[in-house]
Amino acid sequence: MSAIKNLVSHFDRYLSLDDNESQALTTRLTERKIKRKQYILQEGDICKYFTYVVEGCFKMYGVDKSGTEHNLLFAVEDDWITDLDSLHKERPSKLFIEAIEPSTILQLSKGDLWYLYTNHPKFNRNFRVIIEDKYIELQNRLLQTFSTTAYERYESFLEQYPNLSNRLPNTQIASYLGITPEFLSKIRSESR
Amino acid sequence: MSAIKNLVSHFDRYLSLDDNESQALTTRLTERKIKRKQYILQEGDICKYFTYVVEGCFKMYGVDKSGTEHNLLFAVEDDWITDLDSLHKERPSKLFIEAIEPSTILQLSKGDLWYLYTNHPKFNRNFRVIIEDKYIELQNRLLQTFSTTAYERYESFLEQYPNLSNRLPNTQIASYLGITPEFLSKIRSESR
DNA sequence: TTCAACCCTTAATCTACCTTAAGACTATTT
DNA sequence: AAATAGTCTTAAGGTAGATTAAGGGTTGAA
Repeated sequence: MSAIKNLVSHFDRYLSLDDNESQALTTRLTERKIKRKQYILQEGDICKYFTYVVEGCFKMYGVDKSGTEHNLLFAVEDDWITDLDSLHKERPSKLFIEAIEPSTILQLSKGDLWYLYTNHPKFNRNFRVIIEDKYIELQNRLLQTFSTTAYERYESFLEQYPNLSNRLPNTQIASYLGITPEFLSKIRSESR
Repeated sequence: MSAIKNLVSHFDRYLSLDDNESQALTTRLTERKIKRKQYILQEGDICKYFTYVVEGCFKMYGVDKSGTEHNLLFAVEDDWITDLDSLHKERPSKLFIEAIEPSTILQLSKGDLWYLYTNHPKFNRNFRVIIEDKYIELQNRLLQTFSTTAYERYESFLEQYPNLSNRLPNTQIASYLGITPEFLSKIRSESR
């Protein structure tokens, strides 16, 4: 199955898996096809999976009191997505994870992940690095949110995700930038 | 040395260290005393250490174009602090880490950390969990920044860090909340 | 014990961004 | 093919929070 091959070679970026480790991994993965607008996590659920995106695109977002969505992050091909808080602490999630495009994913349950961590220590190392990279992304995003204007954040979004800006409706980008679609529209008209 | 004992028992929260592992850890730690306003990392430096705070308090912040500081996080007793981005990618840091109080720390160099990861796999696991917890904190903070008013963020800062609000000047809290000290002052006067 | 360096507060003015609303355009569903 | 739902834009009016400025309080170094 080529989807699974993608994931095994994904780990070549970190410490490559040997046959034994790939075997342990691949027998535990569940492949799923997800439709546009389908959720793989909803507010109130306890998150059960660490998800690898083979193809497609997801958004993870929270909804505030007044019903507005706030996109925390996107995940595209060859990326991981989960609500770590809910997965680890086994408490109801405050977030939604929703497909923006028809997608293919591979999922590891918490139990399987624990099995891999315990019996194949290399996964501890690889997932440590994966999560460190995610942490760095978030930290940069938080700093930017505090220290720049919406206009600058939009510019740097375009640089950082050149594909995404074509694939996403403007409303989703605005929600990621922490502004309204109307204001994004204004920014765009003034930048030309 | 009791400072080091603190750290060894710190790991009891995760997977406790055996004698062999504690030994490997403690021989690699460097203890340092840091004065108020002293930096352990400055913008442009390459971050060399993963730092455990035995006693005292640090802030990690970035400075924007106009010279304003933005506090990303604080670290108090029994907490870790480092710029993961700079430490891992070995590129110049965009951040400062500065002591707010006279402090005692224990530091692990990148090389020592790598030694521990490679030769004592339990450290991979323990630091994975430590970083996961930090990631969760950041994610919640980012969501809050997008979805609540400064007033609500101040209230929840008070709940989350009841000690810190006594130990920190108001200017530092404002910088953490992403507002000016003047506006924090207004919030405080209106909340009574 | 005085001077400098912070720190806190209040208040007036200003601005980045929000809210609401309305019209045109484009997908998706039936 | 029509209907429905989502999307983008523009524009008027509104608000959370910034900026500037000024006065008073506290700390700490010389």
